[in-house]
Amino acid sequence: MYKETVYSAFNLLMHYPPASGAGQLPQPQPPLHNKAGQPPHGVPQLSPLYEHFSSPHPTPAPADISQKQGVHRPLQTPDLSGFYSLTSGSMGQLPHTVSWPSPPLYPLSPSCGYRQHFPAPTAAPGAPYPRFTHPSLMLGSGVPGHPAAIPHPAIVPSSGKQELQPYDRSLKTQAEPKAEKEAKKPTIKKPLNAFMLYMKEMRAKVIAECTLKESAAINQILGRRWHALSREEQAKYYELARKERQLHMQLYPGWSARDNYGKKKRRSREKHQESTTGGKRNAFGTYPEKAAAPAPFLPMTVL
DNA sequence: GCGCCTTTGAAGTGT
DNA sequence: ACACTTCAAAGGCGC
Repeated sequence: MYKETVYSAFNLLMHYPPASGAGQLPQPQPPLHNKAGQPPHGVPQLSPLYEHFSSPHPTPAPADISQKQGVHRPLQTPDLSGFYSLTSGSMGQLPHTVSWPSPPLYPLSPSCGYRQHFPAPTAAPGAPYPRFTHPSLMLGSGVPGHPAAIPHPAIVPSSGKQELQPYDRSLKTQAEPKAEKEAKKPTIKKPLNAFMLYMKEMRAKVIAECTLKESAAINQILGRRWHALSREEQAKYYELARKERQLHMQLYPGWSARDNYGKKKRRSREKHQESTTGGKRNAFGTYPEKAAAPAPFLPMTVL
């Protein structure tokens, strides 16, 4: 049953034909779930992708989004039709907020340091994007001929970090106490957003370049690199993240992010507010203004 | 052993 | 509608 579900979702993702709108401006996406955790009215539960790609009513033009979001213009989705097996011509939700990198809390080497500019890789005009293979979407790897041999990485033991896969656990003793089984019930993780996918892919590279190990410092670098990415490069990850969410929704129709609320023990509210309401301390011990707008991206094309 | 740090984005909750 | 909160990943570090 599980494998069948994975198969169908995977096949749908891999083989659904690109929409004719591929390469056009991104369009706002309808919410995948409503407040009750159910797909919006009119969206077939088993085939949200189909609904999205076959909708006879195109979603509104993105102009209103760019106004609402101020500095951030909507990303332009590149023509990925020659790259992805599935393209929609639209992408996931655009960032709500704009933040400008604050001075680093960690001392960074010159090659990785503050205000370092990381230009997007250049490519010949019309050249296809490099093949991007992210493990989260690589359900096909595993036992040869068995695309669904590896469970979706969103499933992890409730105990925490993503180390032991559910199938590994099945090799353990069968006669575990019921309460213990309940405690080890795998947690379905949130699908990764665009930045998280970018981090996963680039982390090793940054570690190699900067000889750093501390994730906090690495994430600072990655955050700056993310801002330095071209819109096309970012669009690649937004598109992947959108597929991740759709696949996740298909695999776990009743799942809600609410399910994982409270599973992590968080720092005290007071301390957390300090770090989330613009009161974050930087390397100079000061509290910078939140979200001072960066210089806006130059428009790539006339909207 | 557990939580913090640090990043952005998605989605949930609260007002 | 908007602001705020939580959690996704990662691994060193401190308690």
